[in-house]
Formats: sequence, structure tokens, C-alpha cells
Amino acid sequence: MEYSFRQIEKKWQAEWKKKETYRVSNTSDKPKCYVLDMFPYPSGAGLHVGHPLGYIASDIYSRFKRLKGYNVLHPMGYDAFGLPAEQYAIEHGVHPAVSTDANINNFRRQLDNIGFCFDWSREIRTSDPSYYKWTQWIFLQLFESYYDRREQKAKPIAGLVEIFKTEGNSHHPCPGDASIRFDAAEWNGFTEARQQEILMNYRLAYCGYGEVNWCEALGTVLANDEVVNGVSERGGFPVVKKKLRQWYLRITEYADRLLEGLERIEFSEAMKEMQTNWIGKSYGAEIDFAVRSERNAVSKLRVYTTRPDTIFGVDFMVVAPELEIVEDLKSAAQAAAVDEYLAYVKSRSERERMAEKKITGVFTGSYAINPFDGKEIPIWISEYVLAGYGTGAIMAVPCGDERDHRFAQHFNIPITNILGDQYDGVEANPTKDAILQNSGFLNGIPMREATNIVLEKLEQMGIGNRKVNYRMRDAAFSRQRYWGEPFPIQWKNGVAVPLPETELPLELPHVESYKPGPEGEGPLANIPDWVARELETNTMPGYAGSSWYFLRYMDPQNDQAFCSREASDYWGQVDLYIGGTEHAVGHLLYSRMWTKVLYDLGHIGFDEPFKKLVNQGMIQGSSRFVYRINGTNTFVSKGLLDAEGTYQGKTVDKLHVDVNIVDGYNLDVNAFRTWKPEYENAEFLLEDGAYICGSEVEKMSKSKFNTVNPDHIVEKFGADTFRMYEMFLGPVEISKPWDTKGIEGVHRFLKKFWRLYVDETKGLQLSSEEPTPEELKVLHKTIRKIEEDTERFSFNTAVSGFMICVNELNDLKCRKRAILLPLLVILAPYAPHITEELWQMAGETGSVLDASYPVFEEKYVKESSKAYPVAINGKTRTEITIDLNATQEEVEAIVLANETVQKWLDGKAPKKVVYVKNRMINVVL
RNA sequence: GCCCGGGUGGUGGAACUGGUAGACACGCAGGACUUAAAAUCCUGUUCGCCGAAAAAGCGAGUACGGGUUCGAUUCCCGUCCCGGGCACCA
Repeated sequence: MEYSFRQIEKKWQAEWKKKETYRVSNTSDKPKCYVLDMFPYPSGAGLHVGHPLGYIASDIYSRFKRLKGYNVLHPMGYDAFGLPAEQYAIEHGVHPAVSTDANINNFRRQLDNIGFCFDWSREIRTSDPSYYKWTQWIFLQLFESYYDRREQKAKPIAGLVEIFKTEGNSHHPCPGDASIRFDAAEWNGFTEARQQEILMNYRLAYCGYGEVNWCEALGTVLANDEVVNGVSERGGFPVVKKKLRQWYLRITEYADRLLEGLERIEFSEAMKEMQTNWIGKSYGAEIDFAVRSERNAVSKLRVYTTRPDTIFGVDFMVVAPELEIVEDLKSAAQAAAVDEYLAYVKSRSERERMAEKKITGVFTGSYAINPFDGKEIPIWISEYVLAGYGTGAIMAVPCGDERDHRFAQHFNIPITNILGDQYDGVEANPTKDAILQNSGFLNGIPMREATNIVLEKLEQMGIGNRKVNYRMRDAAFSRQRYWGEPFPIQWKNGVAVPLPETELPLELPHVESYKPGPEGEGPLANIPDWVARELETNTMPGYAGSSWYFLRYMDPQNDQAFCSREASDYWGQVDLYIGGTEHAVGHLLYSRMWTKVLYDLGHIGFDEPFKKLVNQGMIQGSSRFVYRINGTNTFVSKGLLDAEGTYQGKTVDKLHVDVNIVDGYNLDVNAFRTWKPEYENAEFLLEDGAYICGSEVEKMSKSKFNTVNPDHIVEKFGADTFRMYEMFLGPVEISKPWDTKGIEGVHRFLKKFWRLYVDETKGLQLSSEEPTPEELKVLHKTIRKIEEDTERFSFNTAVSGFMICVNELNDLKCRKRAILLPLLVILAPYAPHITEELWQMAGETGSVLDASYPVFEEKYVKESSKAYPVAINGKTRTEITIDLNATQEEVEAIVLANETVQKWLDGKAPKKVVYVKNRMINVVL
């Protein structure tokens, strides 16, 4: 019997499906383990070999945990709402629901082919009304909540209203607009509309006007993390700043808890740092400077600084051009220049501003007064100061800040040196370790001490406060698109009114046209019925559905709650979450926030969703190139090219060729001729009878013809080989190129394993003899290695471990039942099909999946251990057999008594004997 | 520019807390079986030296230069290179 992998794999995949082998129950005596993959967006392109990498790793880990006696939740679903489906609909006239469905079916077929142990009875789709009913429900929770800063948690807004009635907002400063202050009497006197307006400034999901990233080509606004280098992440279209009414998530209120939570979870350092940088917490102070202006319309200028200690080095102030205060600062003499500059700033797109960082600015004609020495400081405006951060105004200290320094030099502003010889007059020095000079009462004081002295003084004078700032902004939460969750909100006389829970889900209506509605509204604004009901016409962004999906898997059919408390208490946090790094500041931050809100409101019992995150690397494509002599249809083999990359002086075109018609580097010339019509009559200049292609490692993509379809690999080598090979390629976290050639090695291993036990004609050969100590050693060594490697995600070395094991058993001609059965169990997570088949052939009942993991016994490995004493000065090594149960003293005695060691010592006593790992003993001469 | 990672044979990569560097596999070379091919198996494969060859031996070697240590791919300092993230956040 040959190893006919396709037959075996099809058989077992059907069997698992029939028996619902992977169905998981929410009630079990076993400890739980929740292993989750980032669910895919079902694109039309299908899977390439890079996609399943993380799924394979999580599948192996899930199966391993199941064998170790855990109740394992390992679900899968689809992030089905999103822009690409809608773009496709606009271009091809296919409804997104239809194309998404087709894509999902294809994904599913490809996934099934690889033999994953997903519990498909728990499948979810974010575009399914029974799912987004709860996305809408959670949105309403956010809408109906505010963040209590004193208790550091979200609470129902109804409670806040009660507080306002009795004490106003003196203990609850308004996060949306700090200038809103009122007492109880004032609150009770407000109109309903005014009260609602104020409450909107407290809600965790709120609607407000703000500068947003507007992408004309996509016809929607985008969140900050969806804009990269001034263009849209999807499609690379230009993005401009626009003031629009938008929904937001008040994620800034959670900044501190999002930071603090990072300390309690296992994310990679790089990932934690990315999130930390995104949140961007900085400790500083706000300082009010008195202002002397022509119009006397402004009394003070408030700036934000992290370096109050450098206050004597302030040579100018800079205000963001967008600030309203600018109007009042400009003097008659400077008015024209200021207006001209403001017009210039307005004309610049975000993109231009980022691309060319020109030093620009203009003097307003007003001055600020240094509170300590009365110095007059000119106030400038410049685009390098951002309106949205801090107070939108800074105190510039050129000798200590690079940007201020460049600005001062450019505009010939005199620079005050407060750093003594730490400042060279050429470059700013941002040090915090200098002794202050030229600094009035701070002279001679180290900077770090000065900070506090200045702050205390400013506080006494009532013109300064300590202030923490965050770089993170509230997240834009509405999209002017069709293919997303509708907001369960009605607008009545300008007031947002939530739909009652009984009317959820608010289903997405069918539309004929995906064209934007009037005035930047979404396609829903084109539906008369929708508009008549005064429903919100925006839809939620892609990250809405993915911010909580891990909870739905726990209780996917529940129509009374997003997830029963019982289910979420049982499954708890995701123990292992696997996915790419591209969601570092998007999905991973939003889902962490939603989890915290649901926790605060008492709906779940944990406030971090993911206990451990593993980021899988990308599998890159290994592209192949052919070289065509320019203007001809003749292709030159790579080795025949000149050093300059030309052929006999003629230029050649380097063209991507489909990797699937190249064997290693050898082009299949006949397949090439039929690949594209224009190559039908291609001529080849061969070397040694072959056409050799060039190669390069690039991102895997259709346009580079370097994608490899897992279907083809599975067809040719089998799913078990494919799974093991993807792991064997290297550590899961590392990006590495795909190399189809290398798969032979893993395939040979499985064939060898099969042949070791299955005779071509006689079938399975198993003896029931007792294993020898040598055989037991091989087995237990392998059990230990695989268990350790699997637990620490070192799947590549685990695969090597299996290979070594089979090679050794092959040498021993060991075909014993007592060795095979435990081996099948430890191999099952990696190669589920072949092990299931052999398990059945061996006459074992049930599935190998339900076997119990063999226990590693040290005695088998220890028995024949050896010691290797090394004379460290002589570098020589000798082998001594020692029972490693011996104590260190006994080992030393045996080693020193050894003949070779005696020779090294030559009668002298050793300086010392060092007993180290790997059975090495060093004898220092 | 700043902040993280990382640099090991022809290639992917091993070496877990400092302890026989290069496991395992690909590729390559040679060989066996075969009319032949496929499949399978065996041997060799870091570099250099010594040798007709084999066995054995010697020397160097984990980007480069230094340091700590009996001992460094691993720890420390400096330089170079590659990958990723952030980029006027005061």
C-alpha cells in the first residue's frame, strides 16, 4: 500500500465533517483554551500560500491543546463588510452581498482542503443581520455611556443626568469641550436640545464636527490609521482635511487604560511600542503668557510644553495658523502678510505638507511677556505647529529644540543660550542634563530639578498647570458608504435618538446605486424611505464588526444577547491570538477599547481581550524573470547576459514570468509559449539546453506572477505535507520567501514514515514486541522535544524533530506498536490525516484526536547518557559514560579518575572542575 | 532624523538560561538499483592547509573592530549594513 495522501485526506475530511469532530461545547469539566485567528476579509483573489500560515500554526496549537486535555475553542468567520466589495459592486454592478458570498464559498473550499479543525458551527459573518444586530447594540451601549474620570470607567449616561440635576458638572468636566460649565440650576433651565447637545460631548460614541480625513476617490472619511503618508491605505488615493459632521469613538478617554493594559498582556515588544507611540502620552505643562497686542483683544496666550525648565530660553512663540486667536494677534503692519500666509496654508494639501517640510511662517506683530524677566517675545504663526495638539501654540526654545532652531535661523531670530558650552551655536541640543545658565533664578540648577521649581512657581502665580497630553485622537467612526452596519439612530429636530432595542437589527436596505448622496452623505441618503424615517445615512467603519467578534464565537446563535455572561465567563480571554502586524494600531486598539467598555458596563468579566498575541510573518513571493531582447521575441537565458545585464550590447527587457511554469530556475519553454498569446512564437537562446530564469524576492501578488495557490500544492503533495512544510520554512513570526522546491524534503519524510510501518504489498506491519531501551530513548526524546517546541511556537524545529525521529527509527528497523501509537499522537496536530489513517489501520478505536498525549519519561533518555569532559586549555575532549543520576561530586570523581583526564592533568591538581549543560564537564588545567 | 528588530555555509534555517557552531531540510557532487526514467537508498558538502586518495590532523571561522570570561553566535562598547515602525505631537 502506497501513501495515497489525497485519498486519505479526502476520506478523513469527509469523516470529520460527518461526525462533527470539531464541534465544541460550552460545558465541560476540562480546562478551557481559546485559540483565535484574525478572521479574513474575503477578497475575490482567494488564498495564496502566504495566507494559511497563521491558521496552520493556530490549528496545530489547538489540536495540541486538545490532546493535552483542554476544551479548545477554535472558530473561524469572515470580516465581510468593507470597501473593496463596494468598489467591486460599483465597477461590475454585482451586489456586495452576492460577491461576498461567492468569495466566502471559495475561501471555505480552500480552507477545508488544508484540514483545519475549526468549529464551523460557530461561523460568523459581520455582514449578517443576526450578527450586526449586536454590533448596533454595542454601539448603543457606547452611545448611552460616558467615561467617569474619577472612577476611571464607563458608566451609563442616565446616571450622569441625575448628577447634573443636583450638582451640575463641576465634578465631571466636559471631555468634548472643557469650556462647558454649569451648575444644577443652569442644567435644569436648559432646553432639551441644549441638554442633549451637552450630553453629546460626554458620550463614548458621539457625533460632532471636526477635521476629518476626507477621501474623494473613495467618497468617505477615513480614520487616522487608515491614512498612510497622506493617502488612503486602500487604493492610495489623496486625502484632504475637511470639516464634517461625523461620528466618533471617544477612545482618548481610554488612553491611560490602554497603555496600562499593555503591561498585563503578552504582545511583542515591537507591537507594544507601536501602540504606545500611537497613544503618545507626554507629561508637560500649560503656561499662560501675558500678551501685548495692538488691538488689546487678547490678554493671554496659552502654550503647551514638556520643558518648562527652558522658559528663559524662549525666543519666540508659534501659534498654529488655524487658531482663531490669530485674527486678534495681527497688527496693522503685519495684517497683509498674515492674511497672505493664511491663504497659503489653506492652499496646501496634507500631502504637500508632509512631502516638503518647508520652513514657513510669519510674525503677527504681537508679543508675549515672559512672566519671570518681563522679556518681550515675538509671536509668530507657522504650519509646523499643529492646531489639534496641546493648545495649538508653543513656546520656542531654539537652543534646545531642533525645529525651533531651524526656524530661528531661517528668520534670523536671535537665539538665547541657556545651555552654556553644551550649545555650539550650530545645532540645537535637546539635552535634559545641562546646568542652566542665562536663566535668572534658575542659574546653576540642573534642568531636571528646574522643571519642578518652575512649575511650582507658575502654579503659585496662577499661570501654569501640569498637563498630560496624548497624541491619539478620537477615532472617526462613520463612513459615507453603503456596505457597512447602519447606525441605529434617528435624527429628530437635530437630536440623535437611539432606536429602541426591539427594533434591532436595523437592516441594511437594498440599493440600486452606490453613488454618494448629496453633500457628502452616503448612498443611504438616496433612499426616500430611509430619509423619511430620519435615519442616520452614514454607516459604521470596517473595524466596528471586528472590534468584538471574538465574543460572538463564544455564543454565536444567541438572539437574546451579544453573548451570554455564562459563555463569556467560561471562555474568558483569548489565550492565543494569531495574525499579522498590519492591525497594530487599528483593530487591536479598538477591540481593546470595546472590551474595556463592555467590562466597565458589567457585560463581561475581563477588560483585555487577548492574553497573548503572536504576529505571523509574511510569506514572500520568489519571482522569476525572463529576458527579452528589446524589440524582438527572442528570450535570452540568464547566464548568457553580459555583466551589464545586456546581451551582446543589446538592451534586454526583464519580464516577470509565472512561477508555476518554472521548475526551480528552469523555464518550461513549451508552457511559456502557451502562457500568453504574444509568446506563442517566442525564440529562446538556451544555455546547456535549458532556459535559466532570474529571480528576486518580492511581496506575493497576482501582478508579479509569483503567487502560489495552496490548492495546487495540496493536490500535488497533500495537505499534511503542505501544513508541515509551511511550518518547516522557519519561525512563524519571521517573513520568508516561498520555495516550492523545498517541500520535497517534508514530503519525503511523510512517505518514509508511512513506508516504515506500511509494506507496499502486505499492508501495515506492526509487532507487539516490547521496545528496546534504545527505541524508547528515541521515542521519549522526541516526545519531549515536540512538546516543548509546540508549547513555545517553535514549529519549525518540531518538524525537524519528527524527521530525526523517523530517521533513527528507520535505522533501528523499529516497527513496534508501543512506539508507533504515541508517535501518532504527537504527530497528529501537525499531520492530522496520515495519523488518523494509521491510527485506524492499527485497529485503534475512535479518533487519534481524542487520545491522550503521551507523557515524557526521563528515565529512558537518561539511561545511556554520557559525559564529555573537556580540558579547557588543551581543547581536547574525551567521552566517559556516566549515570547522570549521579551527584555532582560523584561525577567529578569519575571524571578525575578517568585515564585521559589523568593524562591531561599530568599529576597536578585541576584548578577547577566546571560542570555545565549538555553533559559537558570542563577540567580547568 | 528618532525608536525597535536583525546580520550564522550556495539557500531556508538550528544552537532553549554563555558550554562540541552549522541540527533538520533544500541545492549541488559522486555512487547503488534500473535497458531507461521515475521512485528509493548510500556517501560527501563552512573555508583554508596537509596529502594520490582515504583516514586522521592542523589553522581560521557566526557582518567588522575591541572588551568581560576558563569559555561568547549568545553579554558589554564602537562601526557598517539590512528589515520594520514613527515622522513636524513641542
